[in-house]
Amino acid sequence: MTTADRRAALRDRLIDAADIRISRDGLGALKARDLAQDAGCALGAIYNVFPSLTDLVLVVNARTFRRLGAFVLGELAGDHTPARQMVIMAQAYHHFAAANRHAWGAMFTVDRLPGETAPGWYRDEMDGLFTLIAGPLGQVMPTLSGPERDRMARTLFSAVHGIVALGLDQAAGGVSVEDIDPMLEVLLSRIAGDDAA
Amino acid sequence: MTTADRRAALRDRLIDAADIRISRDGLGALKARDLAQDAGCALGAIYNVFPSLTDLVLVVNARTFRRLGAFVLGELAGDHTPARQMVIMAQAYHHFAAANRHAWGAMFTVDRLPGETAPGWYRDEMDGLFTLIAGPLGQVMPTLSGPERDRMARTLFSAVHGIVALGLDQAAGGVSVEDIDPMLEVLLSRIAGDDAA
DNA sequence: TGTACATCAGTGAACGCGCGTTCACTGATGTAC
DNA sequence: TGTACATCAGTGAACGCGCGTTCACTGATGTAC
Repeated sequence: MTTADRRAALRDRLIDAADIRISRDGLGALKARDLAQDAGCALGAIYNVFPSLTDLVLVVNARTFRRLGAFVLGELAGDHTPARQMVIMAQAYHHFAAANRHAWGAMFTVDRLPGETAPGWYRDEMDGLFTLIAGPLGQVMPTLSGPERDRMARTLFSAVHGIVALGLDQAAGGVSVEDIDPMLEVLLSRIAGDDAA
Repeated sequence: MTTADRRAALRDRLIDAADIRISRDGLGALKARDLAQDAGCALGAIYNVFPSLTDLVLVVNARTFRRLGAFVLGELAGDHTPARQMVIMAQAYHHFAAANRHAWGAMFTVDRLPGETAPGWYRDEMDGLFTLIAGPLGQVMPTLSGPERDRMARTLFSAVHGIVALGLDQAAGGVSVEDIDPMLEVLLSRIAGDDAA
């Protein structure tokens, strides 16, 4: 096994270990020493592979984001009306967030320093999600112009995100988790104009 | 000036100082030493008045929440259709958040330890906001039962919150701040069924 | 294939720093008589 | 009103701790000849 291989293997083990710890205990509980122990390396070895813990976290977040995208896409399989597709996507987002509470939360807990901007992949993945929404949205609201449709996609994503975020936190007070799916259903059915609700 | 008066005065100065610093630099930038200097007291004096910095922050948050409520209520003044009222409330929420970015953000950055629940006033203020929404909502959707209407109010609040939060953060990528008001308008008009949009 | 040397992954003790909170001390305020 | 004592607000230096990151060192791996 060559040096580069070992290095790559360590990198993978570190990412896995960080992923597991973030998923289980949350981003705030991620410590360099635990990580080194989990990955079976010395504390300092982490810094041979990643410039800082933050960079490692970004890699984990990118992975979570891809998982999210794949999951939502998977749930969409099958034949559905556009309006139904939108409800499915929203609920898939919810279910993913609920099942991956901490990893999902970590994506929105980027501790950007004032000047810094989000990494490029973040932007790209987000655009991917928006495109996914724009599809059925365009069918439901055929009169929208391209930019209008994109803006609407963003609006809906933000709205769904808000409902899921405040719902999973008990911050909104008194919302029980079982309420979230119906809430999403009602909102999107009203918007998408599918009067099945 | 009696001892109790001095104590009360210091308490007020500390709250004011914390409010100013949080509003200007954000919750993360609030340091005990700065606070003592601003309030013109010794570092230790803070702990004669508040058990911990966290308790002080909660007081500031409560104040911010009341300000928010008063602002939204103020914007509602005048004669408007229920659907219009809902748009006004949402945009008022946005404008308050934009004008008080850090103080507003601090309310949602409660660093609750795992077991702890949000303080009582938080719940109460939230309920107040929901009630405010439930009014016009009941008129717009008269067929909703009481609990259904309350749930809908929560849903709409969460949705608006999400749009504002992701909009003010540049996280959602490419949303410009001027887009937020129209986004809210479109969403709520569609929901409230006021076909003015 | 063997030897000498260079590189760099690997190590973990130690550094550094930020910062909330405490604590022993002081002096002003308030009370008792 | 005056004196003696007690209380407790006020003080800020020092504590403590968590934790990311560095750094001087070692030894294995890879290269040159």
